[in-house]
Amino acid sequence: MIKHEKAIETLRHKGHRLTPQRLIVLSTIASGEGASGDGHMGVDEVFQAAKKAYPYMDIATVYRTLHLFKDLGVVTEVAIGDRLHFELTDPNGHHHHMVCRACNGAFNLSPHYLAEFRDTLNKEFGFEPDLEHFAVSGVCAKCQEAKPKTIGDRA
Amino acid sequence: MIKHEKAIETLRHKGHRLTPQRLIVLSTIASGEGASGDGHMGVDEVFQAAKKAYPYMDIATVYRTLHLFKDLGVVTEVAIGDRLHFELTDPNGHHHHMVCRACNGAFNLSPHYLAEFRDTLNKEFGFEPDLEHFAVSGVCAKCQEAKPKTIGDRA
DNA sequence: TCAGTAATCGCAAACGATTGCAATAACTTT
DNA sequence: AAAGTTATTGCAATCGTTTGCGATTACTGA
Repeated sequence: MIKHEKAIETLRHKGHRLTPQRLIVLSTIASGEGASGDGHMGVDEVFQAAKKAYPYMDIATVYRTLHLFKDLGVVTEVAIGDRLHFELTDPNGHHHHMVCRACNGAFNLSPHYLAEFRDTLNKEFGFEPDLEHFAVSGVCAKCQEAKPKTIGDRA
Repeated sequence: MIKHEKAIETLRHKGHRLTPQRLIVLSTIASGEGASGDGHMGVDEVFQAAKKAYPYMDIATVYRTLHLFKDLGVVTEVAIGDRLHFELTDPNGHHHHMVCRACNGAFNLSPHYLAEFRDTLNKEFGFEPDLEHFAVSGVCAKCQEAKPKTIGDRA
């Protein structure tokens, strides 16, 4: 239960308090793969799981904790559809996501695919894009096969 | 007031009804530059302006109308920060947006800057990204000058 | 070890956005 | 022109998320 030493140390080092709620949210995210099996969990998934460990857990606390973890870089926020999901920040470096709007699957995308795009915006416009936690919506290969011609599902 | 013939024709052609509420929202978006002066308006801006023309206007109707227009391609949705904004779809072809998170300014971005990215995702992963209405957050050139070293504003 | 302090919590209210539903009104058909 | 049909509206309830606030509790320093 008391793992994630690094995350905990980060908390203390920045002057944040170590509360049971925070530890529970942390270990929930760390252990849970979520319904999607993609390593990220929806907020309500985190909430329900955390409430089992600590019945007084409040949804507002979950949100506040997740945002704190996100600001500390412990956790990464991914927008799946219009819902927020969270996963432990990848220690092997950031990755981005391709999110399929048909199956809601999330696929990792190496940062190098975006490096060129960032450079272009920088050079052409002097614009520095936020691409740390980039997620692009679309349709994955499998779902394109599944219904090759059916375009009109969002009519 | 009865302009935007094309949009109106699109509505009728697809079997949607021509209601005063829809006409008002349409002409509000068309005429209004919004507080930002960037050609796009926040939902509440649209609502407030429309309510002046038609006091019974309901916020739910505004949302439904905007979504309808969006699906019809009449209007383009842009996420400014975490709020939805809308603008008349650019007749000269789609463009994307760079949104500055410091000044909330929106800058147009030609689609060709994304063409390569789309091709890459297609070829490497078979992933077809939704890039029709792409908006990337970041910091514009002007705001980078304004505070060159002050990184720690999101601590 | 215990009191002082300030961060954090739980609760409830509020936010922007969406949805269910009965009443209304735009269109069709005659 | 009048009646029928059905999309659309206004309202209210609801959703996911955020925020204000008084009560609690983790930490500090004695």
